[in-house]
Amino acid sequence: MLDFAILGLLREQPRHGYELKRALGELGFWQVSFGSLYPALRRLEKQGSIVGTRGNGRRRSYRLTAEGRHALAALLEDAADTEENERSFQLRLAFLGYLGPDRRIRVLEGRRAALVERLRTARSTFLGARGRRSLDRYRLALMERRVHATEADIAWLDELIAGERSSASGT
Amino acid sequence: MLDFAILGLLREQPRHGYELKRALGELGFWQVSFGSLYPALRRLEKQGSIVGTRGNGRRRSYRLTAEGRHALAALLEDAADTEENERSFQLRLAFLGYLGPDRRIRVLEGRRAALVERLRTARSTFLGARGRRSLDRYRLALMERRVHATEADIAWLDELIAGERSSASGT
DNA sequence: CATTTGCTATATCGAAACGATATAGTTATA
DNA sequence: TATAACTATATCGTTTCGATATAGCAAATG
Repeated sequence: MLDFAILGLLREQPRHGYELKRALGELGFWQVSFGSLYPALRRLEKQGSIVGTRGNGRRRSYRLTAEGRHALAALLEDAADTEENERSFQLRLAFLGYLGPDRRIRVLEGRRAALVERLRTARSTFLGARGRRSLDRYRLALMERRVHATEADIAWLDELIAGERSSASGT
Repeated sequence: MLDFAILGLLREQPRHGYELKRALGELGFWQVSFGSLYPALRRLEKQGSIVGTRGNGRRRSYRLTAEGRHALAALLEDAADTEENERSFQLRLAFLGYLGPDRRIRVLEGRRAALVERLRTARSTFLGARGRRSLDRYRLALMERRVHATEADIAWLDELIAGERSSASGT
């Protein structure tokens, strides 16, 4: 998860820890803590995926190694968790450009299928037997929101998929 | 976080671990793992917030103690993390009925303010200097989605707040 | 000019949470 | 009666979190 994020961000350019934290924050879905980040950087360095070089100042600037590029490619390939987990999917989407055009649609459609399934179960607990009776006002509101948000996400994914198809036929 | 969820769910009725996991999943925003849940139950039991009794079968049914009710009340009071963290807020909302009517609006408005702020920063990175240039297609899509989702959430909160006000004046 | 304040940057600690896996009882199915 | 599927608890190693410490550097304040 975090490893994937770090490798993905370092693919574009070398960065130091603090900068990685900011970049992750700006991508919008994660305020990673230093207690996760710095150990992760050392972990990845020990694995040989990245190397950190200390310039004149205190800052250790990390860059991706050839080995790291391979590790990233491998992570990009298996989309296992992507479908269920919000953060995983968003992260994957942020790096979707690194994946082959053919693979991209599969990722998007896998996610779409997961959302459709979620919508189904959300609707059934929302409308279902226990639903309206056992849920209080606030939980009902939560369920309702969940249904609407999921619908919106599916529509959004449909746009992305359509765009993907048209750009695929365009080339 | 998890402690809060467990105490909140046990306030209604005694449940065993597996059932708690399912209930949390059905609330919709969290598939808690056993590796978190069972240690948490033992933790809370040691604290004296819950007691687990083993019936005839293997199942250990947990119920809230008087001490646990106090602990829950305390957690309900301070809404510290609620504003930033998605999951925290949703959890709090699920248990908002346990809070006094006056407090409820404050929770909702605190969240609303946090979302407005998020919207502001999201828009600025989205439209801003680096924005359209440095972001690729997929990251732009993510940002755009983020903006829309946040707007929808604010509108949703406004409804909740309005409902809260009218029910407050109603009584 | 000295000092204080705030931001950048790395690091570490203990606790919490995760994901995977093991085990075994219970119920349904063939 | 075997076996498959589900219920239920437990634990292990790893990852992540939140808090806190430390210190360099820049700007501002007096």
